[in-house]
Amino acid sequence: MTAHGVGIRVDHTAHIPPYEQIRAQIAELIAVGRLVRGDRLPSVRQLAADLGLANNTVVRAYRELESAGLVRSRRGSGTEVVAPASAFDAGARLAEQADAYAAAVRRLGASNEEALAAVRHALAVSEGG
Amino acid sequence: MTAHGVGIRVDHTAHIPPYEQIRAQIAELIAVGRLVRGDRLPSVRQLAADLGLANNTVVRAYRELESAGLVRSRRGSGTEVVAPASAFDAGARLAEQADAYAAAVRRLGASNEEALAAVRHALAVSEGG
Amino acid sequence: MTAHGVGIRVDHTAHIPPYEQIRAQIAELIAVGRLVRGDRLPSVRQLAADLGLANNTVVRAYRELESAGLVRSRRGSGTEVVAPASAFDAGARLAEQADAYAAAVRRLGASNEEALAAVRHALAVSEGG
Amino acid sequence: MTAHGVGIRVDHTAHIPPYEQIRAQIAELIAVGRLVRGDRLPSVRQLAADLGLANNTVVRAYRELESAGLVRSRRGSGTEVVAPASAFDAGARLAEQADAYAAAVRRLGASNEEALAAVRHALAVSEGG
DNA sequence: GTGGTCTAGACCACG
DNA sequence: GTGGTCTAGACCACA
Repeated sequence: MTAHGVGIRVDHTAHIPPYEQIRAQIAELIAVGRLVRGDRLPSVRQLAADLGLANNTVVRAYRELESAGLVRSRRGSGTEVVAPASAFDAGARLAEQADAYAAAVRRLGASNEEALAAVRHALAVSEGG
Repeated sequence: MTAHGVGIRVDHTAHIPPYEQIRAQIAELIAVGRLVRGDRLPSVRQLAADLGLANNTVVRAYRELESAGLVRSRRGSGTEVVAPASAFDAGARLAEQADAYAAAVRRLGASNEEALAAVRHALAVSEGG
Repeated sequence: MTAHGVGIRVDHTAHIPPYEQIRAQIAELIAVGRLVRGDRLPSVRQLAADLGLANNTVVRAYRELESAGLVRSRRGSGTEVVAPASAFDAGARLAEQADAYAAAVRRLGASNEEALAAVRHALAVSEGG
Repeated sequence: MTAHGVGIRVDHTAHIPPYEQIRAQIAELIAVGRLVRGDRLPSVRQLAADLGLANNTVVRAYRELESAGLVRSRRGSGTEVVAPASAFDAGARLAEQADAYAAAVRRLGASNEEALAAVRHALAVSEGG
């Protein structure tokens, strides 16, 4: 499997730089096991073209993934995943997201019931996506 | 009530610019009703000092809030909230957060049950905070 | 005659500081002869109250008029006009305004005919004011 | 056509802040159709250097034009006009200037005849410029 | 004391 | 090269 087609997106309205959005999404794909050791990432040019970005932007994302030890770029053969998914704890990552949501709930002053209802609804909707 | 002490924070590791973090947090405090019409924001210099930022950074955050019609700054007499909390739809904001959480759940490949359990736990923990 | 009631205004949306707006308007009233040698300006407190400004703002306007030799403040007796209208050349001031208008016409790319028609209309309308 | 060389000026004696002078002049150039959709503004650094200002001052002018929907800035590729001239009503703008002139005429106590003669003269002189 | 603007220069993200 | 943000400190206008 390659990362091509796994749905990497960049949001130009966010204040987070595109290179970082790419990096984080690929890191997560690896964390979750959707990209495993040996999988090849899309080529820099390919991904840049798909996202409407300059090559350098993708190059930088890949470079940071490499220096984090998640992927390895070899000349002539592209970039491939070297870290096992087990390097991450998916449960911990889910807990992280849940914590962020709980914090938002508190800021907004919503009750636990409202918070859970909102999640149930969002999950139901996202099921189709 | 004044905004002094309501706990505005800036995260220097985030890729979001400080002025935008400040703007968003104050907007949310107003949205949620923790800051209401007539409340005064901390002075530019005060907040800048508290957050370890240059005055200009806070000035910019306040300016953007002003051009969004949320606050009003007057020379010599500070900056105060002019928008009622009702200018916002708290339900919509909660739904937004829930959607973001659901999206993360999907990326992480967790089940709905796991997702809800994680939220219940996070809410329980955050109750004390 | 006093300046009280001659219609001094400040525009808070303009980028020109209030003290300067006041100074310019009084200078013009003198230039045109609507305020003549011996006339008293409204008191600082009076004018400040009328305009919704701090006393200091009016004080500054008067100070600048004084250092321009147009008025004189004496303790106990307020501020009065000392310059004769003849210190100014009303014709030159009209020409200045006309030049400014002509420049705007050029910037806007309007024809001389359009420009004159617009002035005729504006003059007709202002006749009633 | 580019804005380079269209003659943006800042008047340091005016009480209007430079960023606002720049903003207003560019807005007017667009309004009048001298800058049209797709035209590129001079680069921030170029214009700042031409005008003897700090980069930030120009950045702010451009930012305000962008949030008004008149131009669009993109990292790496400059700032370009996105609003059509038709977004403005040139007639209204001429009328505005004429009104300002008429107001000055009234303040100066000049007659309509004098006022029109002054405009005719100013227009004749400005014809060459 | 308050907010507003500007400078000079730094570093970052992007093409 | 482009624009975007921040700093540190200055001066101004205003209450």
